[in-house]
Amino acid sequence: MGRFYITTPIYYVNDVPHIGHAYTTTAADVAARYHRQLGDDVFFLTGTDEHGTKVEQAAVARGLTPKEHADEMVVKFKEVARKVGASNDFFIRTTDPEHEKYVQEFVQRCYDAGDIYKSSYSGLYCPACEAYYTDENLVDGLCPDHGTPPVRMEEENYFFRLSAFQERLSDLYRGNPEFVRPRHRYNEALSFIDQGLDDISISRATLKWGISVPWDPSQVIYVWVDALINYLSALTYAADEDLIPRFWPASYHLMAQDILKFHGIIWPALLMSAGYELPDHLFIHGYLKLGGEKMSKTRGNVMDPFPLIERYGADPFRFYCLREVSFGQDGMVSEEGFKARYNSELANELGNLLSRTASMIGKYRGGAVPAPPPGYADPPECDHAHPGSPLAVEATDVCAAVRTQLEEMDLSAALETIWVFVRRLNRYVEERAPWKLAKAAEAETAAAAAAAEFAQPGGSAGGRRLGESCSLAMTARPSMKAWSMDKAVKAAKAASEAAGIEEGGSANAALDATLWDLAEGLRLLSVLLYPFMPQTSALIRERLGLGAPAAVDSGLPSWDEAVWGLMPCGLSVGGGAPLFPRIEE
RNA sequence: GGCGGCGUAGCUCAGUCGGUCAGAGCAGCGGAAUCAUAAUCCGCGUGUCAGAGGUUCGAGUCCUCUCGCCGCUACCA
Repeated sequence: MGRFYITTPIYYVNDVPHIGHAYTTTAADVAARYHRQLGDDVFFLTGTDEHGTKVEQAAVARGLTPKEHADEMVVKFKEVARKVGASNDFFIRTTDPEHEKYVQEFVQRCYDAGDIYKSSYSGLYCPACEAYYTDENLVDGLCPDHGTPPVRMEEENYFFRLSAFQERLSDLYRGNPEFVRPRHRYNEALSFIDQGLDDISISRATLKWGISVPWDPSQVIYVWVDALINYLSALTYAADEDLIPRFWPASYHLMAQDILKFHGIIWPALLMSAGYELPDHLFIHGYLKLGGEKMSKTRGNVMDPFPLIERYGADPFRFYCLREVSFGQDGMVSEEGFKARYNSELANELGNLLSRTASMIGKYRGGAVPAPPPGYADPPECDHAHPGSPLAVEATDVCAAVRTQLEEMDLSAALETIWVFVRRLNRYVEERAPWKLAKAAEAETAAAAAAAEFAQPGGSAGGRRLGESCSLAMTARPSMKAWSMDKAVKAAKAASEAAGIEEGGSANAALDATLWDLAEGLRLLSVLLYPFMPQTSALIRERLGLGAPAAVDSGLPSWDEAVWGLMPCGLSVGGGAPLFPRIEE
């Protein structure tokens, strides 16, 4: 059993949540759910960053205290997590007293290690950026980002000796090419390190809204240092026990590119200074760009994800974000794109696959998953041709590929692999044409009945095969019963031929096998799809008779079930509302 | 300015070690089928793989340069 600790950044409460927050949280959730399926010990953390000048100002502007402001904003961010269906184990707020206490301890350790010193700094400061600028950086004397005049500031600050970690950071990167992924982000961070690192200011004297420096209460710890430490502090009070020994170091810190430097350089250095192990990986995902719309000029090309989630549910939203853009790269999203994918892939391909399968099992087999012929359901032993189901080898490959891709955090690639299988199943329906098999099976049963009636009037048909009925028919003497048997047999032969049943094969067996294949394919999809669309996974399983939707989180399908051949027969497959009703507009 | 990325079919994009790599999906057109949410399946692409040079028996795939976007970073005259 492995251990898996994944984090999102803590989101800054100076502004309302947007699609980017939802995206990061969703991606982290997929990884967390996958690892729970593996049976790993999982901890998934998200939360909010609530200190700093901007929050203070936003609060003042609204006539509230910073804490009152934060308390209100936090509700919205918690709502994002809830709406996208995040299964986070804890939600940290940097205003939690436990966090504040832990940050002070942490910073004290760095101070004791001699990595923090006091120095004065003078320069032009942009309050909006919370950053100093040199004259050259200013555009016409104004802040390049905000266009506002900077103010001359001089203050005594505490500095973190980042420069002292240059060598060790460089070694860290060169020794772990996978430390930051994808690779181009790794290159970015490394080249930044190689350019030389300056010490950084980690406190402010002018700011009041923050955690005070333990040995100097006149100063407050600068927002990013406070924020980064959340990944550790949360573990100390999220549960009754101290979870640090159990979950640290983090497996993945997930984030967008804007905060790479904080996580890729400052954070490892802080950890080194305080004597902690470093996280295994940082994963930098891309930006979701809203645009490409020609029609929404008036609305400013803004796509608000929340109405979409309200209307269609969390799963389609999760699916869309991770399917549409290659994970780790920027991509364009739009409401049009959402609807297009929803209709073609969720409604038409996946939803309809379930509908048609359930319907056919209902019509042809009374709603019970039929038993495949003996040996048919066996998982393939190796790459050789499998004597049983024609889908077995392919399905096995799909499971293996999805596993590898999820392991690598290639979330969009995993979805692509899954979708190849969804399409395969629809093609399979066409190839086998169960409706033809059903006709042949019916005729076969009738022929068997007629043969039985001929051989033993009043007796039972007893599952006689068409071949047996045929030979009986040929040796029969002309009689009324023989004539009717002959007719039934001829009809059965014709139907079998139309359905592509080979000589001597049984239409009933072929139909059973095909319907079982489809049920099994869907069962497998419920396992593979679970991390991405947990609700959908549960609904599919419910329709297949495998479990109730109430068990969506407690009864998650284990990855052990990602093996071909486990679909039990006899389960009752019900009708039901479409999984994804088409969006008609 | 330096470093990095991107530029492939109308649209969104895959293309791992240079040799069926010129692809997928969507949209469009034609056909088949009828189990299904009129869903599905099959067939149909003359794309200078941004441009120019080079290496090679052979290059979207490597090298150089140019153009256009983007990211990171730095900042002379």
